[in-house]
Amino acid sequence: MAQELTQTGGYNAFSFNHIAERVGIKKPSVIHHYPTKEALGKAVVQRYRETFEAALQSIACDSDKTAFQAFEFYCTPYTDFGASNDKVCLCGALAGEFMALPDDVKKEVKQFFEDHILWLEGILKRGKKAGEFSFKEKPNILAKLILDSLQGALIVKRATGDGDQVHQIIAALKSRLIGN
Amino acid sequence: MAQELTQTGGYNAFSFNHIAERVGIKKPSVIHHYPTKEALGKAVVQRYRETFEAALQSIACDSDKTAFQAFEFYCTPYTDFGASNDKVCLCGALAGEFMALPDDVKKEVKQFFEDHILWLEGILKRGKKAGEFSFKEKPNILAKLILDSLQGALIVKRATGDGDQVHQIIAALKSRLIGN
DNA sequence: GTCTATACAAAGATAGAC
DNA sequence: GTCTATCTTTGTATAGAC
Repeated sequence: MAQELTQTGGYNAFSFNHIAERVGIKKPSVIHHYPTKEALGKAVVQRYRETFEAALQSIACDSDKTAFQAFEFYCTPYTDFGASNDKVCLCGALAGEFMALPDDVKKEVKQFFEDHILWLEGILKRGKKAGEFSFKEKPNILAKLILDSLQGALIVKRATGDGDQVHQIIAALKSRLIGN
Repeated sequence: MAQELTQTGGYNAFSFNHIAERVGIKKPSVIHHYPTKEALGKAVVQRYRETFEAALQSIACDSDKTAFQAFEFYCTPYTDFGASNDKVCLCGALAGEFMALPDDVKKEVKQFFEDHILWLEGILKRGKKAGEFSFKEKPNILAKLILDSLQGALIVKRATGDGDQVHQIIAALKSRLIGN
C-alpha cells in the first residue's frame, strides 16, 4: 500500500492518512505498526529490496540458467513497471528526492542500487566467460550503464507516456550484450 | 532558488517558506510573485527547459561544430550535476514523483524530455550522415537510450555516491557512437 | 489492534496595511 | 514589493479508552 503510493508519487507524497484510507483503518492504527514515517519508509524499501534480491540470488545460483536468461529475468520487473502507466521502480522514484529522505531510507536506496550493480556485474562476467556475451567495457561500468538505462527509461517513459520505450531500451541492451 | 531546492529534494520537499528564507524575504512576498505553488513550479521548470533548449538550438545550428562536439556539449550539464554531490537534472528529480505533480508541471517535464529526445535524434542523424558516428539502432531509439542513461546515471550516482559514474557512462556512450 | 480525541507544526493561501 | 496577521488544511505524533 505504502509501496504503491511511493512508486507513483514518491516519499513526500504519501502520508499515514493515505495508507490508512487504502487499508481501511484509521491513522493511529497505522502509526501503531510503524511509529514514525521514517520507520515505515525504511520498512517498505527494505522489503522491496530484499524481495528483489532473493529472486536475483536464486537465479544467479541456478546453473541451469544461462547468463542471458538471468539478464532477461532481471528485466522482467522493469517490463512490468513499464507496462503500467503510473509506476516506476520504488528506488528510482525515491532517488529523485534523495536529499529530502530520512537517513534510514537513504541507506536502503543506496544499498539497493549497489547490490544491483554487483549482481549485474556477476552476470556479465559469467556471460563473457561462457562466450554468451561480447563487450569491451569493464563489467562494472557496463553494469552501471544497464542499471542507469533501465531506471532512466522508467522515469522518462512515465513522463512522456511512450509505452514502447522500456521494451526498446531492453532490446537495445540485449543486442549490445550479444552483438557488438 | 526554487530550482536548487527542487533539484535536491524534489517538488514536494520545498515550500514558499524555504524559498522566502533563502531569498531573504517573507512567505507572502514570494506568493505575490507566484500566486500558487503550481505556478511557481511551472515557471521554474519552464525557465530551466527554455534555457537548456536555447543552448541546444544554438549548437545544433552551428555548422562549425561537428556532431560529436555537439554531443559533448550536450553532456556538459550532466557532468556538472555529477560533480556536485546533491544535484541532479531538475526534470529527472521531478520525474520520480511525477504522479504527484500538478498538471502544468507535468506538461513542462514531459516537453523537456520529448524535446531532448528530438534534439539528440537530430544530432545522431547528422553524425551518421557525416560518417562521424556508426550505430545500427534507429536514431530515435538510441536517442532515448542516451537520455535514459544520463538521467539514470545522475540519480543512481547521487544515491550511491560514486563520483566517477557519470563520467564512465558518458565515456561508454561516446565509444558506442564512434566505435562499434 | 483499533479507535476517538487532541496536540503541535508546517504548508498553501488571503486580506489588508505600509 | 514587502510586510503582519490570520485562516484552513494537512501531516506527524501522542494519550488513553475499548
